[in-house]
Amino acid sequence: MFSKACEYGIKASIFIAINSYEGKRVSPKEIAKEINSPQAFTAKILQALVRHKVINSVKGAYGGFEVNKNELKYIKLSQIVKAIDGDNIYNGCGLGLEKCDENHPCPVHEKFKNVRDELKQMLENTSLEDLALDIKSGVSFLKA
Amino acid sequence: MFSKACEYGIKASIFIAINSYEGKRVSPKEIAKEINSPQAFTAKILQALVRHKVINSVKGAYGGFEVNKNELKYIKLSQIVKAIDGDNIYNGCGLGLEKCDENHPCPVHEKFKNVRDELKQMLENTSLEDLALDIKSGVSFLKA
DNA sequence: TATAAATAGGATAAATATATCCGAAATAAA
DNA sequence: TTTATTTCGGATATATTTATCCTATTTATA
Ligand code: FES
Ligand code: FES
Repeated sequence: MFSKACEYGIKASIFIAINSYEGKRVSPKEIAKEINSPQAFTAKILQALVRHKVINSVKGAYGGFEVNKNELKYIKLSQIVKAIDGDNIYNGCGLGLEKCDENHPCPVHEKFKNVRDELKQMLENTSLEDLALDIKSGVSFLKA
Repeated sequence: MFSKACEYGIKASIFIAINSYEGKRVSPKEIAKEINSPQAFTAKILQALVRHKVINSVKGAYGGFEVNKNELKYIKLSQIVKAIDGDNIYNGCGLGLEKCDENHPCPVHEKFKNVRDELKQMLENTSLEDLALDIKSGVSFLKA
């Protein structure tokens, strides 16, 4: 469904969000440990998220990754996925035709569209705040 | 969403189904042309589908790939996807945790489950016959 | 039985995704 | 201003997916 990079990106963003509630910045090392991911690879993904302005980074001593806690409720899962995996999953054809076209549909178009749109809605309606609060309250987990 | 191999496998199966209605067997060459895929790679995927008994092959002169036309309505998209991509998309965790566990859910579990289950329903309820008939009647298309 | 036609399957190549490493640049504090 | 700390970014390595090629095996028919 999502690439490894995207999975790491989502989990990393949630962990950053949790710490930003408390005004704490976190490093790739802490993040990788907490979400059980390869550190250097995770760092690369964080860079991409910074470039796409999903999260913010501060270089140098006492730096790290953070996110404005007032924006947490406006940062949606869809932004993270789009930044890392692109928008093929939202708009692309399920059977890989060059483009998904109502007027030239692939065999699964009508049925696939429903699933794809529900996924889209889900990602667009889920904020980093929603996810971070569930982790904080122990309802969900970032690693096994 | 699906691997390239899986996309080719689905489209190939549909084309085979259409021809099997008319008692015709088809070759990887014809299939690849019709679904716009690399021929040798497509042949490998067909082998896998034969091993998983989704389609049938006949070697030698006048041979080719076919599927029992009386079974077309019982062959579901889910069988093809499972044969090629495995069942991770049905049962796996959306964020890559080792397993999807109600009692130890990842942050997106509750919301992801709905989408995943709808996809599963869709694949299990769609038969090769449904898809083949739409192609035959010109409602949908196998390539751009 | 010999021949031609077709799938099966192993070996290999190319492309992409995943992962690691290291030096450069930026920044806070001593 | 120097030092320690931390992200940035390029180069490289590994694994997986996608794709190609060639030979073996099977089969219908002449
Ligand atoms: S054309 Fe394939 S999903 Fe729309
Ligand atoms: S635990 Fe992640 S989807 Fe169920």
